[in-house]
Amino acid sequence: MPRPRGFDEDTVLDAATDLFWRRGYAATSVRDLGAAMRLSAPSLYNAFGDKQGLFARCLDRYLDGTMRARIRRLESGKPPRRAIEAFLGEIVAASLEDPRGCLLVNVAQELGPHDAAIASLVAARTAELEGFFLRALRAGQAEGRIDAGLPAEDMARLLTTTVFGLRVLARSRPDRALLHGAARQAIAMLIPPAKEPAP
Amino acid sequence: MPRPRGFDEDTVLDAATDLFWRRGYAATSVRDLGAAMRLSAPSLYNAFGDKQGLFARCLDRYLDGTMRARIRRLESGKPPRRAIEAFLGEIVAASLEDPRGCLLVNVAQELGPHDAAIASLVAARTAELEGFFLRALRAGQAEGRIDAGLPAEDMARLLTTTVFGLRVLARSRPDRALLHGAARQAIAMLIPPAKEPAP
DNA sequence: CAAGTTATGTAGCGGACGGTATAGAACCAT
DNA sequence: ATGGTTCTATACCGTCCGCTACATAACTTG
Repeated sequence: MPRPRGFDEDTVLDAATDLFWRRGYAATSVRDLGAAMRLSAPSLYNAFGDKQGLFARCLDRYLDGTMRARIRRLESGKPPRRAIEAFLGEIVAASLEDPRGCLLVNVAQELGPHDAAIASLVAARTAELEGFFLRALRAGQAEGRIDAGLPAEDMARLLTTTVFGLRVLARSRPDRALLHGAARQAIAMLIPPAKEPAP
Repeated sequence: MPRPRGFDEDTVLDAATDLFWRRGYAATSVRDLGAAMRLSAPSLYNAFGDKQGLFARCLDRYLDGTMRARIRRLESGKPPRRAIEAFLGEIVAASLEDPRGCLLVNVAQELGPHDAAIASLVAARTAELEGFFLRALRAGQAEGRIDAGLPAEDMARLLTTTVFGLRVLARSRPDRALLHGAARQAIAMLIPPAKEPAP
């Protein structure tokens, strides 16, 4: 019967995720990770393999716990346009409050050009986000609450791109007027002209 | 009379800029820089002070040579709406072709949270970009070629945020449909409804 | 008790990091 | 020729990097 672990895995993964999120992958050392996680190097390597393996665990865990959860919650709890508005509102609020930004976006920028697995993951998650917007846009257009004058695909793409931009600005220029204004305009473009007849 | 330098400054700065642009600051070592610049370490330090000093030189030079030049060119050569359309078109084309993305955006993400000077620089350059959009939007609204139904400020903010997003996607998800679609929608929102009376 | 399995702590590995010391080189002026 | 100034090359510094060796610890089973 092996010796039991002396740490709680969720707790140490939270600590590691936070460091990677703040500093990026290259600028986060294994010693700093160990200190934050309160683990010696052999314990850390024993439990997670190596720096890269730990990073992958942190990233997977982060991704399952943030964007997907938000999409699920909003998609199931609100009408289409409200879901988009709430999504953007939450992203702006988070971006103003948390200078870490979004780990996916951070990783996309840092590792995307050099790491095929990361680029692949970014593609998949980007598609999920776009998919959420597209579903909501189509449903909203069908019920006449979202402007049907332009393709929902392009709207979804602009919203997706906007979210990426907001998340970079979170780290470097979290200006209330800028972020709120961008979201306000993005939402405004959804509104059908007053002349749009109900379907 | 001192010994003349054995290198061309522009050439070595180009080489260094390229490395920082591709890899980011933390993941670029002084040895790699030296190799790319074909300078020994003492020569590099003698000429540029230290890694940080070299980085600052590269960044200043990049910033003067890219966004400002583009804004100047488009602003003086095209009508307002055309200038915005061309700007976005060029950003999309560059983003599809060059996986380095944009050094300002890369730096914003990597160093923005930890380096007040960088955050300050990002703020200033973001304001310049926003200023370009705002001038063009106002002029376009005044001549009736851009929708005056929403505040030009919010439009400028969304366009600015979109550019940041496009530049992150350049590194991680340079998908033609996504980037072109986002730009197409951003441009479409500028168009006044057919009912908008000319001023 | 011993055996087996995995976890943890101290100490250390080889190599990479940003940067420096020092000697000699390249140039002009006297 | 010497003197003065800055530039460059080789070698090196102290420290940090990701990771490992090895002894001991913690647990269950027989």
